[in-house]
Amino acid sequence: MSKINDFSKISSCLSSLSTEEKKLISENIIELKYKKGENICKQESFSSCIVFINKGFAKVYIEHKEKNFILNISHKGDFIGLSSLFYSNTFMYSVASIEDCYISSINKNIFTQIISQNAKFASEIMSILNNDTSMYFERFISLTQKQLHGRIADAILHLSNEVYKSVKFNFSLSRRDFAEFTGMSTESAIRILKEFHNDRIINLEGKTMEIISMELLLKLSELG
Amino acid sequence: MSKINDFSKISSCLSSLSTEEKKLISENIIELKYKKGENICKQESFSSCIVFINKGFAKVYIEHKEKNFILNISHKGDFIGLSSLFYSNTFMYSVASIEDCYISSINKNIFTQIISQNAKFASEIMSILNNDTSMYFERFISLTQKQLHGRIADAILHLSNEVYKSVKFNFSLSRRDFAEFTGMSTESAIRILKEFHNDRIINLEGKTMEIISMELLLKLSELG
DNA sequence: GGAACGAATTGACAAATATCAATAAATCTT
DNA sequence: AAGATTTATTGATATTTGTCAATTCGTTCC
Repeated sequence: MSKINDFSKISSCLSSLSTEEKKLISENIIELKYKKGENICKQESFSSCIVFINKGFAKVYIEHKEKNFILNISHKGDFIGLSSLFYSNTFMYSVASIEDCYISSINKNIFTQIISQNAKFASEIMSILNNDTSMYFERFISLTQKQLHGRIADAILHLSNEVYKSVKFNFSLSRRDFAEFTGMSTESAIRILKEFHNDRIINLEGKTMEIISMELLLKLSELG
Repeated sequence: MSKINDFSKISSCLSSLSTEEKKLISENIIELKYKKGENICKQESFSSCIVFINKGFAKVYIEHKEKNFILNISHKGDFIGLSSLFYSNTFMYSVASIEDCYISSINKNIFTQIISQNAKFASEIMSILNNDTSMYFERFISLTQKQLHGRIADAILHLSNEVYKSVKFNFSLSRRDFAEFTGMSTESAIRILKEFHNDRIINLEGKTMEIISMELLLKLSELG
């Protein structure tokens, strides 16, 4: 595919690379398209690349027996695979596109090499890692301290604020995905979504969700 | 307190520092003792230092309303506060000693500065961060996919394998702490611990725990 | 040494949540 | 467009787990 010259379009953190480092990356990057439903990364498989999402949405999830736990919905601007850096040569999670995805796949050795020689870049990657960690901590609180209604509220707020960045969005998660994102049974998730819809907190038609009352959602999240 | 010359005694990752960097650290490090029950870090407070545990055990927990969620039991060799690096100027969690603790407190600006100039060191810190992340992922699975028995089994295995590094150990967690570590009510934790004791899976007397049947614990963890 | 306090324990019960089964709706196949 | 297959929904029920209250145990404090 076309050579990449303007790295700032990919990620702001790549702007701290030197000209040589940018060249190195552009020589070791592949642009790919994944159709909806395709597997981008497989947990436990060798993590030979760092993936960067240019367009589309993908679910990042941990597989455990027949059930998954969805960690996050990644989208434009997100890296995948950073958590294996300097720690493991395998992916700690699976990633599957839930909409057609355009990604850049960067050779991990190259990525690692650049981090090892460019400390500014390293600190920016660290910032991303810690941003993820702070999100995980919010998930822990949601999962352990809140009941179903609070968790669903948290999930909707997260999707609206962090993923789709709008109060009305067309989400590509199935009801099952939605449940796996909140750590509850599919039936419970459906029931509570319906309840929220009936109570005019959200308007839900199929996979189009609109937040009607942000105040109530925030209150539900707060009350747990 | 005495000046520190042999950094490898503190943490192996400090061995990648240059002589100058070591000097810089030794000039900006303070050795402190915390008595059991004292607060080492307070969530939301300014994270002006990186803390390193030389001796003792401390609980790392997220505060939420009246309840806490214990992320981990930190001990000799663990850093505290790395998750705020390049991301936040406040602590993302609280830390309290559950046994007398001897710690080294390093000025965060100095720490940050060294990371920004020493990419090898940066990558070692990244390795620690990702190690933590992998632990968090295990917690997610335990919390969302397992019932109380599986979660208690996981907690015991974690304490034995990662924290006290022995099949028999004197843990300094209260029953409430234990419950907050597994995300359940204190009463449930007590009941299941007692059940494990009665079933000769563990031997529990007060705060001395001995694993009798590692096989059964692993099976309980596996079954969830 | 006993009073006072908090931690640990136990039992009974209520609340929250999952499971199962039965449809209904949507999507894919041919 | 009909049939087949998956996904979504609903209701009834069982299971899991938390809550509350009562009691015991252990420690601290005069």
